[in-house]
Amino acid sequence: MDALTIQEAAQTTEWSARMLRYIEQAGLIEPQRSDAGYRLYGPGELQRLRTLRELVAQFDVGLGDIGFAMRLRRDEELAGAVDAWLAAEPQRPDDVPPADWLRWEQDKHSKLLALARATTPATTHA
Amino acid sequence: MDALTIQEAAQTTEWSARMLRYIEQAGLIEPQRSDAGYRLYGPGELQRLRTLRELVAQFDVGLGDIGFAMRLRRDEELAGAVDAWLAAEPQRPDDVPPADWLRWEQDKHSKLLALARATTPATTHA
DNA sequence: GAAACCTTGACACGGGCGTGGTAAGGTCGT
DNA sequence: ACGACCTTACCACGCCCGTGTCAAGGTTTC
Repeated sequence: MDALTIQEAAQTTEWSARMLRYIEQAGLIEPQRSDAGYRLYGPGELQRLRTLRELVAQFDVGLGDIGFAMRLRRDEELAGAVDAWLAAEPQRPDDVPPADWLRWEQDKHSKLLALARATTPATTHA
Repeated sequence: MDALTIQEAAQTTEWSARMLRYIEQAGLIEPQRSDAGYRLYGPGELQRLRTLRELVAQFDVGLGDIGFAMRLRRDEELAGAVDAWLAAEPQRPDDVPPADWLRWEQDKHSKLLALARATTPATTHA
């Protein structure tokens, strides 16, 4: 059985044990618990932790941001509201026939979808 | 010409002038400027400001969160990365054949898309 | 040209984030 | 049964967020 305790997990993921607890509290990664309540990090969690590290470092985003993204993906109502707001008027408010941004938005989404479908390298684009 | 100065805009949107500047600084709403550099809020901005207020209040999100969402929609690389991370293992890491979450993800996205398409109600909802 | 408004820049403050540390108390291994 | 590890809870610290306020200086308006 390959489940590491918090300290071991900390070492192999480059996070501190403290941070691991914090990350859990932020709802980002919640490891299973042993009967006695010990956190048990499986290979999946470990990988995710490493990826998270990179994600956060590379794009300079906060854990809170990731948490928000998670919330966005869970709460569709929120996602819809935010999306609608963002889609509203990126440039000129008055010179965009209020029927166009919808198309534009869908466009965005399909792009994202395409990206997700090809979850391969991502990148290639900047 | 229906462009309000910051103070007027503040009154009709229920934000303080201070906040209007802050919101601009956060990149959320950047009004045009007069020759002398005065901020000029058009009807579009005003509406957006009101909507923003509701959005923030109703869902209890921070301006920073909205900013992040904006960033997500602009930076596809980031969006892809975050999305991939989030899609990874919401429940069990080990009992999900690493080919399923992709379908699940697309599902999520299409739902979102549908929601966006029907961008009707927006406000008044909860 | 004075009053009323605008601009940027700064100080301030309570609260949250990202961290570390430490204390009080269980659990595990030998 | 002792040490090494775990758990939660709390204090602390520096920094950013959301806000207000004030200062110093331009604009607009009358």
